[in-house]
Amino acid sequence: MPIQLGAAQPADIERLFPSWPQSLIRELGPETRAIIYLGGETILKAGQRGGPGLVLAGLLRLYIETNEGRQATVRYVKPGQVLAPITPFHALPGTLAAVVNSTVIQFEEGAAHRLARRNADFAWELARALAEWALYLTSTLAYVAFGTVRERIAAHLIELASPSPSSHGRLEVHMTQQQLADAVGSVREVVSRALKDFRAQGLIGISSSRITILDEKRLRERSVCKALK
Amino acid sequence: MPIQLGAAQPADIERLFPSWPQSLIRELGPETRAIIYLGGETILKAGQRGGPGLVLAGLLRLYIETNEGRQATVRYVKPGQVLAPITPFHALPGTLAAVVNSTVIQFEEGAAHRLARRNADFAWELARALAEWALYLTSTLAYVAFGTVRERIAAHLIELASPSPSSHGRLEVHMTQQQLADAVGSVREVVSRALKDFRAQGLIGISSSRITILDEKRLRERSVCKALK
DNA sequence: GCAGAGATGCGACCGAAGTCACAGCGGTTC
DNA sequence: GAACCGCTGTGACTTCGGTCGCATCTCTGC
Repeated sequence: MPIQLGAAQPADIERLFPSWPQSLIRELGPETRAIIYLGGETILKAGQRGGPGLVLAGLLRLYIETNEGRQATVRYVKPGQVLAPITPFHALPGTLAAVVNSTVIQFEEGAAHRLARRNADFAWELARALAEWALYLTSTLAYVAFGTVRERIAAHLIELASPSPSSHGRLEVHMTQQQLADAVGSVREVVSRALKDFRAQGLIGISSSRITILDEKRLRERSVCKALK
Repeated sequence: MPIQLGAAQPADIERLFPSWPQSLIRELGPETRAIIYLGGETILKAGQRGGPGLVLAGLLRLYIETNEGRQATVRYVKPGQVLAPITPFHALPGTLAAVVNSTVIQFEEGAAHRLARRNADFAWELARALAEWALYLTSTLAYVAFGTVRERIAAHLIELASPSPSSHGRLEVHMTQQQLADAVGSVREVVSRALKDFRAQGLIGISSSRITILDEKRLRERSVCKALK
C-alpha cells in the first residue's frame, strides 16, 4: 500500500526541477500530494486515466506486456522527470510501477487542465516532458528495431546500476534474471547466457541476484547499438 | 526543391485542426509559411533543429537509419497532425521526408517559444501533439518488440493505402518492395515472401510495384499483433 | 538441518528473419 | 530491337533468440 504524505514541499520540487519557474511551483501546492510507493507497487495500470506527476526519489518503470506475460520496458522514470505526462490527453499506454521505494508527487486527474489554464508555464513544462519522452522512445525504438538483446542487457545494467553501500560504492544491480529479462523484453534463458558471457569477459561479477559492474567502460561499449551510426 | 507559398490560410488550419482555438489560429499567421514538398524530398534531416509544423495535405514519414542503410519508420505524419513537435526542445531524432507531394505549414525555429509566450493555448496544443506522438511511438515499440514482420507489413499496407482514381477507387499502395522493406524495418526478400503469401491468400493483388488491397478486412486482421492482448 | 520454493545453468531444438547468389522480368532509351 | 537497369522471385544457408526440459543451487522458515 502506498504511503500518503500530504502536500508536496516546494523546496523539493525546486531542487529537482530547476527549469520550472518559481511562480509555477508556488501554484502547484494545492493540487499535489506526495506519495511513497514501495518497490514493486503499481502506480497506474495500462489504460487507466489518473494524472501525471513528478518523481522526487526512487525509480519507476513503464512497461508493456504480451498476453503470455512477456514484458518490455518502455522507459524508466527517474528523479527530476515527469511521470505519465501523457495522461492529460490519453490513457496510459502501459503499466507504471515502482522499481524501488519511490517518492512521487501526483496530480489529480483533471488538475493538469486547470493548472495549464491558470499558468501558461505549466503547459510548456508538460510539453517539455513529453518531448523528452518522445526522444527517449525513439531511441528505444531504434534499439529494439536494430539492436541485439545483449546490447539492450548491457544498456539496462548501466541504467539500473547504483552504488552499493555494502561494498564500498561499487556499481551493482539487484534483480533476478527474470526481472532483467522483463526489462529488456526477452526471456530468462537468453539473459542467463548473456550474463555468463559478460562475466567470462570480466565485465561483471555475479553472486545470487546481485550483479556487480566490474568494468563500466567496456560494458558501456557493449551497450551501444553497433548498427546505428 | 520545395515550393514556397507564403503565409498560410487560417481557413485551412481551422478545417484540419478543429481543436485549435480561433484566437490561436489568428496569431499563427505572421509566423507561418506554407510549403509544398514533392514526394521523396527531405524536410528535416536527423539532428537538425528547424521548427515544428502542421500537415495540410499529403503524407510525411519520420525514419531512422542504420549505418548499413537499413531504415525503419518511426511514424507517418498525416494531414491534421503536427510535424516534428519535438523540435522546440530537442533536435529531430530521425529524418523527416515527404512520401508523396505534401503541403505543410512550417514555423521558424524559435517561433514556438514566442508563440507559447504570447498564447498559452499554443503550448497546450503542442503538448497534445507530443502526447499523440508518445502514444503512437509506444504502440510502434510494442509492434517492433513483440510483433512479426508480416504483421508490420500488413499494418503499413493498410496505413499507406489510398483509393486509386485509375481503378474505380480500389485501395492501392504504390511503392517498390524495397521501399516497403524500409518502411517496416526489414529487407526486400522478406517483404517479397510476405507479399507472395498475402497474394496466395487473396488478400492483395500485385502488378509491378502497385499493390491492390483485395480483402481489407482480413488484411486488417493479419495486421494486429497477436502477442498483445 | 531439512524441506520447499524460487532462482539459475545449460543442452537440445526450433523458427523467424536476415544474407547471399542468381535468375528472370519489364519498362526505358537510343 | 538490343542493351541496360531497376525491380522481383526464389532457393540455400546462417544466425539470433525463444522454447523445452531438467538438473542444480541457494536462500528461508520451521
